[in-house]
Amino acid sequence: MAATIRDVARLAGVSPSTVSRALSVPGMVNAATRARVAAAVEQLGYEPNRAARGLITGRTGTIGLVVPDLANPFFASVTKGVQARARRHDVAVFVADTDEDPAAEAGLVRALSKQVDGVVLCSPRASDDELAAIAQDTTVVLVNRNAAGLPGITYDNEDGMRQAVAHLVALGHRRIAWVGGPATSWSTLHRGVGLRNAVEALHAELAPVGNFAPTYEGGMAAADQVVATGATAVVAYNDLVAIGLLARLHSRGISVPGELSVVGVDDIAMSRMARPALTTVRLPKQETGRLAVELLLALLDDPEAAQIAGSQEPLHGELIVRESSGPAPQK
Amino acid sequence: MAATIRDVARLAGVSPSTVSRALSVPGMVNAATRARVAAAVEQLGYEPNRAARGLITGRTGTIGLVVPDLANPFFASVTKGVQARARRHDVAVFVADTDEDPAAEAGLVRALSKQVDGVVLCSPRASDDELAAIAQDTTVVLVNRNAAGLPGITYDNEDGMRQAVAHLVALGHRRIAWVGGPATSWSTLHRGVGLRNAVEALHAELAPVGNFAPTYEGGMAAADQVVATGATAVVAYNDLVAIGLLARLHSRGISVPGELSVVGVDDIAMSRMARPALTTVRLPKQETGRLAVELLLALLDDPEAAQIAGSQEPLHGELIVRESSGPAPQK
DNA sequence: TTGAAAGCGCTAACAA
DNA sequence: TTGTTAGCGCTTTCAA
Repeated sequence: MAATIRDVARLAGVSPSTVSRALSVPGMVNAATRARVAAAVEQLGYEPNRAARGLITGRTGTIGLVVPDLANPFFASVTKGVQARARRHDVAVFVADTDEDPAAEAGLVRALSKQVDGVVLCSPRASDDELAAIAQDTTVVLVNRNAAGLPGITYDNEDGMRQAVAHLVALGHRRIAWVGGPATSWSTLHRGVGLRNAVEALHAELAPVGNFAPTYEGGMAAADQVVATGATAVVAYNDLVAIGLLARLHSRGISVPGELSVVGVDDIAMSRMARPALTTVRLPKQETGRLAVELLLALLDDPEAAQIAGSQEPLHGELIVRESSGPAPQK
Repeated sequence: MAATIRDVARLAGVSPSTVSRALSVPGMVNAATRARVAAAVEQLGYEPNRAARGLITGRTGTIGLVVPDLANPFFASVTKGVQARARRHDVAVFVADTDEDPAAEAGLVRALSKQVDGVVLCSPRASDDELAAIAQDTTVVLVNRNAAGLPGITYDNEDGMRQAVAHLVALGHRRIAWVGGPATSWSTLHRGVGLRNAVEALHAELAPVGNFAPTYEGGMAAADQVVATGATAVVAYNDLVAIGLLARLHSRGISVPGELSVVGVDDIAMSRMARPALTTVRLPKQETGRLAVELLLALLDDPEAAQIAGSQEPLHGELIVRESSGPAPQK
């Protein structure tokens, strides 16, 4: 059986309250006593029971992380970041995968909310109302979107798209296709806006081909429509979609970047390994997770900080140029 | 503030213990009372406080999952499986990523073990002794290896390798290279043995090229040595390595499968997307996670079941033939 | 600076 | 079948 605070107290010759104080408010206890307690703790290998502590403090020392799909490399990276940073703060992470089912989300968060101090929520598709309802239950930090005044870590999608378009226009492309992700996705919306602004500013034109699943299959499905637009370059919702495009274009014998340049978003590991290697807007995925944790913990310590949280700067993407983009074909 | 068991008791006009019983041992309480309790629970949206319950039962309703790298698609899938099955049992999952650092593992598990009922441990490289030490602290289920009599979910690596070799030999290959993973990895060991047995049985020969990191980079690094063996086919430790091989072979202008056939292990999503698409031994990754959870929970319910657990059948892989393997070149 | 006492929310004897 | 009582391990008043 693990040692309890009473065992430590007995061994150190003090009361349990003193042990408790020595551990959590060291300043309030005499240095000599503190040393005796420390020795006893060491000797017994004592670790405070978190459940018992939580019962009294109301804090569990645990946060939740809800993602649509752990097998999606983007979310895997975010999870990695969350998990690493949480550990630094000695906070445990409950992970829940919604299997891309936004309906499951609310229930999941509700169940989770009883057991955690707060939740990092990656929920690209939930409506603002749903998110607001969830935020009633527990402290929430959104990732990859911002909604209804909830604190969140976001990307400057507009700037990322501007970089992509600037690159393509410099290569001589004038007509750029855009394969959007799910219609309800916050990123689809903002990337679309960013592209429209960028093409306008650079006197190019945009050819949106609609909304597709944010997957390899989505890219396969979109490819023929992209070709039909007559565009010489295409920006895909994310790398998975871009890699799907690459596959279908290859099987149709359309050369990339010879006839069509392809640009993705995310820079997942797979993108470097694609053939041709994918030009993409790299998003700081792990950093996103780390910041989300910092923000959440700050919020828990001081709910008033929500104001500051609201005004967080979005993270910037960085264009990574690889082989899938090249000069526009001469007509 | 959330409703407590006393609130429910008051509303239902019974004692807290009755509420407790109605919830956890319904059989022991009168149907009518049970209904009143249920109504009160419903009305107040009552959810038992798990920390308080855990304090008394000694069970936290939480399990830990330790993996080397969440960004590795193999472990991401296992995690997905663990997480899905745990939820079904209303058990929460703490996830910890060791960042491929076996040294960090023991400490991590120790820290975790105070907060969970048991741990699913993916630890390809830890020594048997380390694992045994960890198992002192808490109930452990190993994934992807078995060691020191600890219960674990394993693969029949020998059979997987037999399938791969049978396929290659049928295509006319006689000399098959083998790119091993980390030297201390359980899978490296068993896949190596399986390959040796299989080539012997089929009168082919094996050309091992040594141990490499289980990554894309590892594959890139191994490629030239593979070519130097003069083999017409190569089996890689896993798909990541195989994809690295593909990349380097491509840049050296060596045609796959024309001059060299490549086979991986795992069947991660990326493999289908590789070019040429990768022939591989598909491992049931999510199933692995699910079984690990079932086994762990069974063990927790009845530690004696460890006997049964020890005799678990290994999971079988299944050869998926894609474009990266073809007939051996004619000399 | 320290200790005694109370109690967080729940379950598990033990009685009734 | 139900209620009473005690207590899980900890923190936090309150007094000393």
